[in-house]
Amino acid sequence: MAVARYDSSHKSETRRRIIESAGRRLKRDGIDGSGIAALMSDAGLTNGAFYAHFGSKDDLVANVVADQLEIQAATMKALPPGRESIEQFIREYLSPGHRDQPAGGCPSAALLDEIGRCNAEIRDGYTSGVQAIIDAVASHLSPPDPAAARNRAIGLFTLIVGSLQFARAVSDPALSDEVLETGISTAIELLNLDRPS
Amino acid sequence: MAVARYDSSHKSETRRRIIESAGRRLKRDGIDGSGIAALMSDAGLTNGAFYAHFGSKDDLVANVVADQLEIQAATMKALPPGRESIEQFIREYLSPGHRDQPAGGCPSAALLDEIGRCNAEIRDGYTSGVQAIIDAVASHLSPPDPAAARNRAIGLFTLIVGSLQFARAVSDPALSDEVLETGISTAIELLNLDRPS
DNA sequence: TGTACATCAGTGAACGCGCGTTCACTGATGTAC
DNA sequence: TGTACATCAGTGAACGCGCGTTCACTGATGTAC
Repeated sequence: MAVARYDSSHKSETRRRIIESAGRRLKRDGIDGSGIAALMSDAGLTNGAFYAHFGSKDDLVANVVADQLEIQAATMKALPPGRESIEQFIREYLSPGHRDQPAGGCPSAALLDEIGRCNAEIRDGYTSGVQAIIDAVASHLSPPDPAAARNRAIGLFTLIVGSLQFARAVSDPALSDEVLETGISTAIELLNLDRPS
Repeated sequence: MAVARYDSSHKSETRRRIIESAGRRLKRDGIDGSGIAALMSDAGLTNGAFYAHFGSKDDLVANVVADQLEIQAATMKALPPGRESIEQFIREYLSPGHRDQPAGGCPSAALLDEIGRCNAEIRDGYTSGVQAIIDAVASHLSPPDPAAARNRAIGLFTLIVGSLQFARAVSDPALSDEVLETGISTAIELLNLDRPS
């Protein structure tokens, strides 16, 4: 019978630390732009230790993507019920602070087109994670039927992700701010469409 | 006085060919995912000829991004006047055909988050190119005043770019189709908000 | 309580490879006469 | 019309470098007695 020489939680805590710091690095520099040595250095380790925790770089990316979306789904579920909290969330999502800090922000806004070019394992994790987010958003909305709430949640999600990416891509600060504000007002127009008359 | 030994248009035609084939490759494999050798091979050349046409990879990327957006702006300007042609454009933009052929499609949907991590030259080119697209879309819309038309154009742009990226990222075909359809119906809801009552 | 030991998380050098970039050379071209 | 030549777009090997990955090893740890 194998006896654990180190505290049994030691290795899993290290793994957790790698996944969390890699989340920040991947969102800041992109998937292709982040090397194993840099990812491990962020976690206070050297490159050689990587393969004791993950089978490959893609394996880490899949774990990071799933983890990031789980955090986001939990945040959405924890919002107070009702449409007002969704509106407040959107205002924070489309704030200059979020735009200027991709490392700590939304994984979809930082990585969506790169995820579209990734392998099936990564995209499967993304898909199930995002389903949970859509469900959580839909549960806060008040359209007549569940299908309409789901459609509204998808529409809001794509609108704010596209707006944040666009605001990050343009180099003119005034246009970037304008894009954020337009994203907020457009999202509110969509929310208002479902208001009970 | 230097005498041109080759047809004077020869080199500029080759440059054009590189920019066009690189547009396809970059949209399919991403910026970091496309190497010089592959980009030149696509144009029927070898890697060594690259630096006779461009100063660096970033220089090529800047030219490709600007070229791609000019094409898109010209397409938008060429649409028949009126809101119907915008609606038809959106249906084609959010079609399974466009989703499944990123190489021939929208540069923003393919590259937006990567462009956000690029240097100032590339992002400047993106910014001026996208301004022309927004102006062209706004000129087809019918809200009360120009500022409202511009906001609506920005909102529609971010919505459809986000929807297409999202449809490409998810691995479940049914969800992907649902995202495209929701994008279309949400865009139409936004267009309907501006209908003269 | 003190010491020898088995464990294994982590180290760091090395692997082959493809990257962006450079450069000496080649050979098809249009020109000169 | 035919031939020698100057031009220069393009070739392909090579550069240093960082990539993802492997592996012999180190040394801090908890255990056994």
